[in-house]
Amino acid sequence: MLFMAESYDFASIEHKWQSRWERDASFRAPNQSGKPKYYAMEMLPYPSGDLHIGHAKNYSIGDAVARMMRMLGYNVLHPMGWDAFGLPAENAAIARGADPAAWTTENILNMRRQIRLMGTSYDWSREIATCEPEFYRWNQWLFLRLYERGLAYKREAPVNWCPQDQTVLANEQVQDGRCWRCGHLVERRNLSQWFLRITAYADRLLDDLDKLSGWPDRTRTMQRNWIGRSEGATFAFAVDGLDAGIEVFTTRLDTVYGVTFLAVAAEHPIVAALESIISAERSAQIAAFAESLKSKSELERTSLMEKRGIFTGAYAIHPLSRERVPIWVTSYVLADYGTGAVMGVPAHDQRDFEFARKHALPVVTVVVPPDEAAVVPDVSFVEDGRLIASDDFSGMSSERARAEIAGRLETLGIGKRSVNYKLRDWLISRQRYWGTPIPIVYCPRCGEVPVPDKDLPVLLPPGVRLGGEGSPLASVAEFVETTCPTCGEPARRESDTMDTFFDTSWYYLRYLDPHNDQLPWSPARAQQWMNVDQYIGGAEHTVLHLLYSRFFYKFFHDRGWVEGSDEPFAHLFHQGMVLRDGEKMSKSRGNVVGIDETAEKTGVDAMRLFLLYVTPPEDTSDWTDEGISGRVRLLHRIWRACRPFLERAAPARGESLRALPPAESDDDKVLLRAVHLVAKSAVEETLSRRFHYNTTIAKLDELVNAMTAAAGTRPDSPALLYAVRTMPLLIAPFAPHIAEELWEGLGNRGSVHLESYLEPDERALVLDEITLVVQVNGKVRARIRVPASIARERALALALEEPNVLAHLEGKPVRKQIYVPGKLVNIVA
RNA sequence: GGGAUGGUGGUGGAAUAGGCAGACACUACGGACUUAAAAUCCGUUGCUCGAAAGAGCGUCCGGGUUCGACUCCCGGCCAUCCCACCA
Repeated sequence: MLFMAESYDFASIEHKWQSRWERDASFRAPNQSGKPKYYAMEMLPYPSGDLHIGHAKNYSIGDAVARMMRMLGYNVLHPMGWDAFGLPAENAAIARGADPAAWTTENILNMRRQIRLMGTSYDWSREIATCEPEFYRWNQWLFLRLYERGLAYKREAPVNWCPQDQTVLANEQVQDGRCWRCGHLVERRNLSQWFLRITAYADRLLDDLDKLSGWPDRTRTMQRNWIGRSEGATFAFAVDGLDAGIEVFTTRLDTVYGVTFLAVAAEHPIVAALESIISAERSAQIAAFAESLKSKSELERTSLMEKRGIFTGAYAIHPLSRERVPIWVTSYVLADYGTGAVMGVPAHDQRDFEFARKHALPVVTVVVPPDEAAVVPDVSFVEDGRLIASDDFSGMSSERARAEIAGRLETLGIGKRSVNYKLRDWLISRQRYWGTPIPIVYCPRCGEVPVPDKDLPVLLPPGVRLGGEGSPLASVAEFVETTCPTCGEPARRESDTMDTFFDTSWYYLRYLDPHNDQLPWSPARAQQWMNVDQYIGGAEHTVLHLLYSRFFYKFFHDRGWVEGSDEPFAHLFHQGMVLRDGEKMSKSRGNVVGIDETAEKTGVDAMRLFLLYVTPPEDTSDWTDEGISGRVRLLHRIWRACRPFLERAAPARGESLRALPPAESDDDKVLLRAVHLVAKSAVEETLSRRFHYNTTIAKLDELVNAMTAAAGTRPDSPALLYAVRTMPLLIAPFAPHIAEELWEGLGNRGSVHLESYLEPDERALVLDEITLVVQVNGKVRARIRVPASIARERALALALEEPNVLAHLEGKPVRKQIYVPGKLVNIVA
């Protein structure tokens, strides 16, 4: 070594450049620019207290993409904000007797500090927090626009109720029958609640998934399944002795002659209607049965419980065969899917089969396999086949029979083809305080009255007592007691607040125009910046945020507030989780990796490199102390490989830093090629949107290995100095602080992040000489060094001179010769 | 029950229009430097045989296609995730 290299002091370097970027507002995205736009966004965090390493991974990927695209010549919009309303703030406030707003503000301050500590290139001038009136007034404004179009409505319905959190939940927020926040078993309750009519967009949300070629397939499949479109028919059975019918929905109309009972949900209206024709004793039994179901949680009632049921004593008339079939009240039919009643066909539906077995109901086979194979006992035959015992439909295929029978029912006027969705309307009412007040007033005279735009925002009152029964706002007289906007008489405000997923269904538009006090965003800004070119976040939001956002965006598009595509996120990327030594991080385990301690111990450049390097970004990463120390080592090696040479490497006045020097030796060629292999990989991984920077950083390791070797043997080689000069450009997107320090050390003024990336140069990448693999019968027997331009005949001739090749040919005649240019020769004997 | 994804050394991973399996890193071991340690630098590291040259085996298992298969096809096993009486 020529002289002692000063050691790489990451702490002061990182601090220095973070201050510089902040002072210069280096990453502000101008609305006016001659460059093409690129909107890169990571999912905004909930301000829970501390940034965790999962956030860090998300932002490391997003920041690498944003910095790469900036260096590739785009005007990059890269914003950050806070998903600041929600239950944890309220629960924390209850636990400490504090104010949710204060708790949230404190957390935002801390997490903003930590995000800045990561050195991410956000445009902080566009920062938003959803709990601020400047933001949530537009939630209310958008709610009113939805309301005007009949897309927001209130109705009484069976809903998911979490007894722990004392609030209702959307379908999407119930996981395995439990509350997604607290894990408590969810109950069913009949309550009057606000819904958004997302089902009006079900077909478009489904069909347009095909347009989203930039989304992962699994995400699209999950949304497809969640929307759950199924095509079939709805038709009615008459009730014997009563002037009423029971409608059923089925996708298997071909099995209709196999109906041996009707199964209805306990909440079905017909249950009450039947009281007039059945005995009081039975009515009481049915009521008791229904009551026993009501007290069960959804989970107990469905997955965990066997199929229970009770015979009503009443019969229905089969609309085609005219046979009488018993009507049963059951536990396994869902009240809010289809019609709340199903035709029981035990021979061809496994659930009906189990129920029929238990209650000794007949099983009538009407569809048989086409190959006449024996029907397996104890299992229903659920495939399509050929119909038997089905009047004049006998002999038809299932597919044809479905069409023919639907036609018959339509002719008879007792049924029609229909479509059902698993997707339900989105329940947005929350009986909690820390959210956007729903801007509705109830007037005794005028009824439900929307708050006029000029009265927005409806402010959340401060100092509300939390933790009692019912909705906290309901007990705040100054809030609830108001006057009717229409008639001026005393009236009551709605005391429910909105699901926070309302906020995040459109927040990406607010970044475009964060200070607009006339509109949530101006259409001109939307036209300029939308769509989001690259969205990066966790996969857990697939059927929540990502579905709701699509719904909102289609609504905005229909209203003409956004133009072009009616999908908000053109490309979506899900990063994988981060574990610690193979386990989930948690406070109780005491294995949480903190951002502050990591910044102090290893520096954030090392952390970023580690998170990008340890696995492909979509995979689960495992944080280990050994792993991170490997990346610390890399940064030290880069420092030592560059620092002593910076002065000599600095380009002379008027000389281009990027000019490729001539290679004086094979070692030089290796070095120049190593530089451009990094550049090539970085560019390709970015533009292909694979973001497998783990392979890019592996090539960086190789480059540094080559530089270290060269520094020992040829410290004055132009190739080495070129590698030193270009190093800051290469690493800028991945280790932005050390990149700036080296860039400055080369005598450059201005930020390396505003430079263009090193363009991969074919002249450096191309090889003069290659290693050709020689196989005999598909097995490698020799390797020969040959000119890259070698002709086929010459390559084959050289291969046949190799002693080991000749040995394995054993003098046998050559039957075939394969030549793959640049790769291999295979001699088949 | 339905759907999706995946299975490569001691470990994370690399390799895709079918063409050198194991890049790069971690761990481990050995060497140099040091009074010593740390750090650093150099080397070895899929398994078996061999002093070496080299040989055999090897990408979950069993078949198939091919001059050639981690990669494509058929059958099976295992793992993870999501959804789930959705009629």
